[in-house]
Amino acid sequence: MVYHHGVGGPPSHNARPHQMGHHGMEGLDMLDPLTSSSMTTLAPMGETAPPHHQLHGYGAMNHVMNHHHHPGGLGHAPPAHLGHPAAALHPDTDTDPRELEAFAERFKQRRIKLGVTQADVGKALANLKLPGVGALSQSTICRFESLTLSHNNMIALKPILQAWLEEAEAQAKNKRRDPDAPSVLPAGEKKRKRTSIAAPEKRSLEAYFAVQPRPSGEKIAAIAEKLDLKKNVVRVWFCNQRQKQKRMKFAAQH
DNA sequence: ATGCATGAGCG
DNA sequence: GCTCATGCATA
Repeated sequence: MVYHHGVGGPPSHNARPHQMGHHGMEGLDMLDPLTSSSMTTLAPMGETAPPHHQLHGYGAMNHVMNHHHHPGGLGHAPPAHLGHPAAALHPDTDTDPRELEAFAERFKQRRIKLGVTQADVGKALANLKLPGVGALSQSTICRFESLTLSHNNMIALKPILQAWLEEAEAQAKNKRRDPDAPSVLPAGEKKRKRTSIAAPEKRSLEAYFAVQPRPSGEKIAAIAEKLDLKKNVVRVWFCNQRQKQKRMKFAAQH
């Protein structure tokens, strides 16, 4: 495992086309699913993805579309595409959820075999020098392995991690060892403190979410006040909750 | 492994 | 203000 410091790759990000927002109802007064109703613990998870999804990027390229895609995702832009309305073909070996799932598992297994940690992989990615690809965090590697990323995110990361794996295994054969081993922690910066939403409040939020996953700003404010939480905390909580529903694990893909 | 957060990009 | 990709902090 090659350590190295000074990482901190600030890759670029993405964007995505539209969003939909609407829903003609607004129960502004029924703001208490827990106490006034009889729902305490429901199980959300009901995706019906509207027409969206995104594409993009890590760095500078890499585009991934909804479904369909070509092999070899990164480092170049795949040529043309079809615009056929009737081109609903192939279980696409690259976007196929099962293919991704299989790869993720293989990846993890081989990674462990190499004696490399998730964090190591993340940093090592920067050494691959792939165009537009910098380091990634342990979190991301972990999520990739456990499929807790969006389908598109998985597709975009797969070629990158695959490249790393091949490289790592190739070097492992040559029994290479790096003579460098500096690792001085930057030290100094301030730590961010993480808000922790208490269980009762979390249960309330879940209940609200089950009723309205996309509350208006005003509604969020009302909920925030009722639960005695900052409005932004509540807003972010809803955003994260929605994002969770879109992870491969939850998305009804298998 | 996962909770809460940031920031880019877009309407 | 949202979605999405991603990460720090933490359990």
